Amino acid sequence: MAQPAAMPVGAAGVAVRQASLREHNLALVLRHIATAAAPPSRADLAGITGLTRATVSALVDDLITGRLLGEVVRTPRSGAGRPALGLTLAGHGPAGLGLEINVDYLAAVLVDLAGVVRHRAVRRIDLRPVPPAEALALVAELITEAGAEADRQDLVLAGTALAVPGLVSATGVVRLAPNLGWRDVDVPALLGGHPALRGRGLSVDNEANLAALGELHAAPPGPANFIYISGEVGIGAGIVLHGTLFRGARGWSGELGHVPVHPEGRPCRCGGLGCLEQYAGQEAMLAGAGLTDEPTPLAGLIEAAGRGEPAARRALVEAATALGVAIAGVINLLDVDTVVLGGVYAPLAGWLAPPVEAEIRRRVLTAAWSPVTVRPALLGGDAAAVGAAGSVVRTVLEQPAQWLARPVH
Amino acid sequence: MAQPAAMPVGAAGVAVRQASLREHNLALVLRHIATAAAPPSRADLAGITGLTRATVSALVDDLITGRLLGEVVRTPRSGAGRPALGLTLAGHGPAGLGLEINVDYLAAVLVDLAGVVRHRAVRRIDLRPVPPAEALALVAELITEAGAEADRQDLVLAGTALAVPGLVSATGVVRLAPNLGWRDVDVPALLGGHPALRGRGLSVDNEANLAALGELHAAPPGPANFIYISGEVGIGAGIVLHGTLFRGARGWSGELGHVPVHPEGRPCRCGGLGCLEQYAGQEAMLAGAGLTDEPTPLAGLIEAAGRGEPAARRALVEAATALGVAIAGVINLLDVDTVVLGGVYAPLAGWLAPPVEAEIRRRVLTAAWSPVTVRPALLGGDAAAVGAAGSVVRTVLEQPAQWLARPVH
DNA sequence: TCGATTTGTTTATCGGTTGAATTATTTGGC
DNA sequence: GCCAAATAATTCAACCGATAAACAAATCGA
Repeated sequence: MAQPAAMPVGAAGVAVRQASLREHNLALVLRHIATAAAPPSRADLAGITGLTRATVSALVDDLITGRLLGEVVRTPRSGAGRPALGLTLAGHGPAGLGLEINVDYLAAVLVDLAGVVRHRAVRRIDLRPVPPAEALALVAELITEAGAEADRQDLVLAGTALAVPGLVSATGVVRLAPNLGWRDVDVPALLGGHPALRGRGLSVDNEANLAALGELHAAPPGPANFIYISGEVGIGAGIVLHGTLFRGARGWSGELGHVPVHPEGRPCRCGGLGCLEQYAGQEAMLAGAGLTDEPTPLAGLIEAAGRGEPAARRALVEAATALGVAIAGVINLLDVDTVVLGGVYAPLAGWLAPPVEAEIRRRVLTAAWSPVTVRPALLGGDAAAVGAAGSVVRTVLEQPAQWLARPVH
Repeated sequence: MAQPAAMPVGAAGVAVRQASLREHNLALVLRHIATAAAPPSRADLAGITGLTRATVSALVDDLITGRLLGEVVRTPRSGAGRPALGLTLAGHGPAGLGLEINVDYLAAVLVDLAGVVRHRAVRRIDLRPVPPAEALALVAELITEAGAEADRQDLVLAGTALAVPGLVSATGVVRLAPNLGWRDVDVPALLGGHPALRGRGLSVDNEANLAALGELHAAPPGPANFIYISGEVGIGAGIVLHGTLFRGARGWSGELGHVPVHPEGRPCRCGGLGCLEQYAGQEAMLAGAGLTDEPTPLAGLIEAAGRGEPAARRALVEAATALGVAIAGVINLLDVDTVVLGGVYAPLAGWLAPPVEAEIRRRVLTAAWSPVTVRPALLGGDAAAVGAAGSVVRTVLEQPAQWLARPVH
């Protein structure tokens, strides 16, 4: 279940018939409406896509009757002629439910087709001592609540995705979530039968991957190429290449935390030596700043850095330098043009970004003529939940024909 | 020109009309014939693709009249019924010309649709003291020769690709080829007008990228995910994900040689510190083994390692360990399942692979349940030239409609 | 109020695929 | 040696989606 929305319509290996043609063009029209700055008219779409106005009309009619689109009057009219009706994504149609389980909180968000967050719930709770089944029972409560909220707002639940800080197999089994203490937890089996899910299944994915998707949603449309770095207790990375999430050959990509930065350096929990996590992980930063005993150590670190505390500043530079070394390796290999600092790195980006950029300049061969941007994440703490919900919405937008033809319950 | 054959037919963003439908299905049928173990019949193809026999027949007819396919009788017949005619890629149709400029040789190969090398030429020459224009004049001779050979064998030149050990821009300009001493050489401008190219243009690409494509061709068909490591004077990498070459956001991917392995280690020509190239590059290996003064140092290294010379063995283990550290980082990030040792690493793979594998086992989180294979390259010295020719052939196979509709000279 | 203009729909046509019927070519049984 | 069964490939009417051009609808400006 960790592979939603990968193949475009008409992808290699599949025979194409007239029906596929329709599917593709439905998706094409819908995508243009979704990414347009202002609600386009049928005529606009015909101009942009190269399809005839007649064809666009037919496609739009299907999408309107399927409750994916709505019509609006465009108030400031320009020039003569019959006024155009603007087309927008329906605010009362399908919505995606995004869930997140993390070390110290649970989150649920409902996102509609337009990407608007229609419902948001967060439970702060330390989940480390909680066994998986109990944690999932708490998630089930969030699902029930979100399902009721969807009904109240006239939204139809199109699907659900769950973000977990760990390695997730293609079938949704959490193979390993070290910081939660989970191992081989079959989440879809335990939670997929929840009545509020309407039998639409539950996809489970890595937290960094889904946060990267959230970032992709939040960023202006275009062929994005970036690496989203999720600094939590561990360090994960979501890699977006050519506007799509890259999951690796077998779904295990993005383990940035265990990229070696000092091959003979500090031993890591994973059995390796000198993994990035040991130098730039949350614990390493706090230890370096001498803040391990604080009640809210992260807030303490931000405050200390703001005060100019030398130990804090030094710890951040050290962490950022290690991060920069690893990222330089990534860029030499993948040539992404943007590095997004997420998770705990986001509020620290002001101090982390300069040393990271310095390492990139030093170590990336092509940096001289292909600049790399380092910036904090656009979304906040529940980025992964928003990204999870967005991933559901994205499948609807990318495969509208499937949604229109869905079995109605 | 460094981006051939990226978009599948019906890719996102393009309106689809009936003609695109045909294009897609032509490619679909052709691909199945190309990857089949034995020549399939029209009926076989109908069964595999899901298209009707009528449709397949129509498509095949187009491909046969366009000289892309041929019919053969399948000798061992099974059971009753009208015997099926096998379909194979034409051996007299389009062919790709692959060229390679490297530090100490030039190479040219002609590859037909079936992937058979129909012509091969190599000139051993030290190109370091030769200015770019003269080197390209030598290449022009190879092109003339190959063009004549194509005519003699009733092959139609479909296109030409050139492999260069350096960074190539999207327009084919060699931005930097340190070991050749080239900088900003506009190869298509200097060579693209050659009459034997038949006005079909010349694409230029990095040597490691094209060698990886060659490896992809040589390997059994399937969704390949590997990193091809090209150890020459520098260290390049061609990354194949889901069966397609990944070139990075802007075409500068694969600079494995400058991934940091010892952040505060030896200074590198690139200005960085502790780049892989300084530990696992050809020069580092030879220096470590004390063989820099030999006339044929590489052969000397292989021989010394075979003899069990301690210095040579030690140098290889050191190089392989550094390589393994960098590769472990790559796998943690990209989760490729195979590492192909190419270039000078290929003949040394017997000694290099075990330490590389050891580092992977130590440092890759998922290695325990997702094994990684390390193996020598299947192709020999002219892998990049074969891959270059193959990349041309691949564009024809992936976009047969374009080939059929080509302007005939 | 009327012409100009632009939007959106209608209608005949075209192109490509489908499915059933037809033709073609072999094997195997009698 | 002939005929039925079996399998391959082609033919042809029908269908479906896109197209192009004509047409209807709605507004602006003179």
